[in-house]
Amino acid sequence: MKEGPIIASVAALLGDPARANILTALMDGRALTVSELAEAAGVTLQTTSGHLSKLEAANLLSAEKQGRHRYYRLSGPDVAEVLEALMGLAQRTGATRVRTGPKDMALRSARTCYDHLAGERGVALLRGAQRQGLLEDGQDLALTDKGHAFFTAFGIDVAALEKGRRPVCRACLDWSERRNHLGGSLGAAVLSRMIEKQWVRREAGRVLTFTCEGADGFDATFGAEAR
Amino acid sequence: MKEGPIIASVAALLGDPARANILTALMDGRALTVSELAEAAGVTLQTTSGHLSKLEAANLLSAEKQGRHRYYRLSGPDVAEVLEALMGLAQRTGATRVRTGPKDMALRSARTCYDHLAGERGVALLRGAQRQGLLEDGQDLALTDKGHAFFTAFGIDVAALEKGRRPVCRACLDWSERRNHLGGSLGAAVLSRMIEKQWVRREAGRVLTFTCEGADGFDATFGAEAR
DNA sequence: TTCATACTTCGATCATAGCCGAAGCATCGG
DNA sequence: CCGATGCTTCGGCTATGATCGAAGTATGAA
Repeated sequence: MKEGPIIASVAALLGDPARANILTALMDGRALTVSELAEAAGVTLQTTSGHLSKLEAANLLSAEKQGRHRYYRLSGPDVAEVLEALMGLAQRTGATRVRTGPKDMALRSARTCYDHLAGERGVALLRGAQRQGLLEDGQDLALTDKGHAFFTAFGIDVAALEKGRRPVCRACLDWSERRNHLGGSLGAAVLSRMIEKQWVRREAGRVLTFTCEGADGFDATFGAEAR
Repeated sequence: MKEGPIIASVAALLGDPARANILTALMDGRALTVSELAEAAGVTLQTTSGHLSKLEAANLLSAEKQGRHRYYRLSGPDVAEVLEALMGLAQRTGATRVRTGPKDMALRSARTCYDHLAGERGVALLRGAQRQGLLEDGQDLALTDKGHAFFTAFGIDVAALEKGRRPVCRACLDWSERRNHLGGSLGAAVLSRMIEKQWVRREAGRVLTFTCEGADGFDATFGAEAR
């Protein structure tokens, strides 16, 4: 960020992939914690903290402390509008994602998002479940009777989940795929069941790797898609 | 530009000072040559050429060849709109210019803009002249009777300038100061007279350095401002 | 108090890309 | 044909800043 017209410094802030992820994650106006944003950005907590400081210093974000959490939100609707405008321009000009970081590739395939499955596998899971009529998405995502039976058979105590305060099904926007994946207590339960079944194991960071049997089982259960 | 949401790559393009200068220079919709844009951006021709290639590849600019010139223009009004939106946001959030490149410092102080004086000195020249009633700016910038006499006394054949096709006075937006400086044939004449008087000499590139006497003479003639 | 969580700061590493000098094309004028 | 002008390409230098590990600070819970 050297000398230049006033737009350069702002645009440079939006131009970093990690920061862009942070900002798009906040576009709905909600406030998120640093950890959540780190998750969304795909970088560590320290890095995220640094980015957030810059964005706050530039008045693009405003922060609010609550207990030991720090909530960040967009500093105003105009920020979201500019992001929208940029998205439109990017679309029209055919901007495409370029190059992939070495570490990101594993992350894109499968990773944890809080406590549930995200990445290509996460998106496939939700799509498969919807295609099989296990979930229906009206206003919110909801479990069908068929789905109730299905996940119970999968080894999940669905009835217990439904008693909890946490929503059972949540559609969660996947930052690498830009499509929804399955969150909520059901999403969390599915992931821990998959780990129990040794379909998948946690690696360093948030990376998840599927075993051979796991990949087969996953495809058989949630439908391998021809794509 | 690694992996990331689509806005990141576009924003990164806008985030470089040189490119931002190029884009803002094109915001009025006109088409400019590579050399003119290099001037506006404050970097060399080669560097500009590289930037323009990137901007064209990203479909933000479109190029047109005409003889040995290459004219670049914004690829559409939506680009200008996004730039406008960014300017608005930058304004609201109080973006301020940060840090200065090593070479840019000399450029900011005084440099040539085509054939006239630009940078801090250029802006000071125009302001001084206006304050002393040498120029008046209605619709266009115009020389007053007092100014006519003044610049003639300064050693410029003002009458000859007025016969030429080129406008005598032109307000030219200074990219580093973002205020107007004096262009036109009068601006060119003032600079060459100042070189004749050995107030200033050309360095490599577009840098101009004032001699000690030159700086004193300049301040005495056009008014050292307390700032 | 002690431990755990949430976050920040520091320090070092490393890749990116902006920049320029030099040399190479292309076009125009003579 | 030559030289001049406008622009592009190449290669190397350098600075910036994104990133992460490790250590430090706040807050809450036990």
